[in-house]
Amino acid sequence: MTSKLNPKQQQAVKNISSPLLVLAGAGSGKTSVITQKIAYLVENCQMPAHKIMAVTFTNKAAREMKERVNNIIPRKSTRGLTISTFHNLGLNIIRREHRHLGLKPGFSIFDSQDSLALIKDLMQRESGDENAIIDSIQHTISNWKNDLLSPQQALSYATDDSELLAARVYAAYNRLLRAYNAVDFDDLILLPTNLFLEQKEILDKWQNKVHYLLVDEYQDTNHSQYLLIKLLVGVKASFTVVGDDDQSIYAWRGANPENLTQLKTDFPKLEVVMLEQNYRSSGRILKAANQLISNNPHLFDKTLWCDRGFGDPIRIVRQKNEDKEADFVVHDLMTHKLQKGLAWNDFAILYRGNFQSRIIELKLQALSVPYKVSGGTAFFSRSEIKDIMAYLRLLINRDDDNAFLRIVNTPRREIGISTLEKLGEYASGRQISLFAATQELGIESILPKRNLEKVREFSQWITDISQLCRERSPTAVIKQMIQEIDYPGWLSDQSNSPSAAEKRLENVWQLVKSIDKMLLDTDDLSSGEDPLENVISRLILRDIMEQQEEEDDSNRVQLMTLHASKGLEFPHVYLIGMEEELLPHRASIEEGNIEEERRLTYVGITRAQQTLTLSLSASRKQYGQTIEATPSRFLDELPKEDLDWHGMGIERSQEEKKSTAKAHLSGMRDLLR
DNA sequence: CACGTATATTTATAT
DNA sequence: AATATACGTG
Repeated sequence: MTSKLNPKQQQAVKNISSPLLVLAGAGSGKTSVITQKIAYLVENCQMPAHKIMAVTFTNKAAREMKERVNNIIPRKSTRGLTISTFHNLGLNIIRREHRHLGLKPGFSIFDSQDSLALIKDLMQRESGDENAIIDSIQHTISNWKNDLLSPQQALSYATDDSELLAARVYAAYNRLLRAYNAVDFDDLILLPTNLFLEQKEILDKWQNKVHYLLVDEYQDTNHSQYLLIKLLVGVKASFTVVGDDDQSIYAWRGANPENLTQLKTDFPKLEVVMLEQNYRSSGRILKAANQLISNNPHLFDKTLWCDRGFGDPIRIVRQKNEDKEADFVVHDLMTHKLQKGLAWNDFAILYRGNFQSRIIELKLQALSVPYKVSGGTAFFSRSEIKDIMAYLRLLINRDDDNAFLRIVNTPRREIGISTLEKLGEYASGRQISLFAATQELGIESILPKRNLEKVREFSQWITDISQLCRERSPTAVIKQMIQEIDYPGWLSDQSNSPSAAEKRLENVWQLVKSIDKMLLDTDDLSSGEDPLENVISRLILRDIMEQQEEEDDSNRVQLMTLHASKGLEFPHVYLIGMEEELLPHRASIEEGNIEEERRLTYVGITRAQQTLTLSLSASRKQYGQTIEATPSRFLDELPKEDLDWHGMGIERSQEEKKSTAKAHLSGMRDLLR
């Protein structure tokens, strides 16, 4: 079974006696090692699958891993096997232990948008408001949570006024979250970790559930995630973590690649296996990647090698502007596809920021090329999706004031601002949620009769619907609900054109379809919890939806950010926008964090199996203004002999043009002398 | 409440 | 530059 693996990989799979760190270079088969190891544990070591846990960072990675495990061993022997993301794992722990955390069942999960809205709300009471400050406060709070600092600790460690303000907001924010019976994304890790630290019996219980732990992309763990792992494995220390410091690209959200070296200190018996043979890319691509990354300092010294052919030169194409750049990429892609009889999904177009997809999408649409944009938050940020999600959130957690406010008057129920203000005043005075307030007798004296009726009507309706959900098929009830509020009618009122309304309604049905499918899938796992709650919370974590999309025709050109591309591979890769200020991104240049941008470029390059095309533009429109763009410094760090330049010249900025002209001139003078 | 005009905001990266 | 939001008027 493990015969397809090379000796190093086999060593990584078969070593189960000591804690293990696998340093896996790009394309060295790290997912194979994890999946084969799961199979090995089940089949050779007779370890029950429900005692094995594998943790990844993205839903996509978790899904792929499940699929690959099911391909090597029969489905029935993987029963109970846990393969999930960190956040999903945290969510499951919180769901099981919610009583110990002061949460009621059906608690809400606030995504970053919800959190930001909450902080904004708080700040308006505290002091003046500026958007940049609010953003930085949200970021600061998130960092504190990742470092497991309580509001009290943050307050005592605060050194300047802005930190002091952030710490005060942090305290209020946390209190409000609890009042809403809600947790944020960071809480999904922080709450279980703190719980394990504080309550020995609960930790014991969970440690018994995990006989072996595997962690993917270990270099991406932050402090709280590392601690969670450490707590889960306990003194048994039966674990394998797989990572690559060269692919650490999440420092900005607290990832700490030092956790790789920390492991040696915390687990003296740690064994280290290095995987250096690359099975993915051509020799040329690998050589370029190696040379680029050699400009970075390393925690560990790895040298990737491969025994594949050397392959085509790496093309670098520079166009006059971003429009021409997009034209080139799309046309070039089409030409290759047709000439070589390739499939659309043999191609990927990668970029630094989501906004860069737009122009490419336009060109692809013009030529009716099927494509798929992954990542981005487009779907969930659509107002119709947010509306329906708010309804669902309110159904499972009536104390979710954010959801309440979003939908109480959407569609119109003649519940206006003044009514809500009075209701809000009443609710906050009594420390209860808005929904709870609607059912109190006390509001009868403060609301005019007509308004009171409307509020009561809404409140009763929500109660009835959530009751119905328990009795009948939730999907049918959701459909009924959408009809009862005449959401289709509301959409056509709100939209500019009938076709736009239709499209938005279509999005709503897609959401319902996903929920339906998910409820069916969840049923046979029968976790004993409310399946609707389960599905809604997973939806908020952006799980589910993508799954649906994957299933329909996936033969499409893949568009995604460099971050989203990690862990994937494609025969032919286009990496666009290879310019200073874009890659490396301006913010990183200003922070002096070029190394992470270099790793990001490294990740992009190492996605390519056969051909790699780097493209750039000489000018770019920014906020309506056209500005000159300088080729990325990373292009200079690639082996010149393996590059093939096309398009416009490779002059640098104007200054450099001048300086080369000067050099030329002085050279001429020297000759004349 | 619909419509027009003024003003703000957009371009990190993700669970 | 283009799009979203806010505000005011009829």
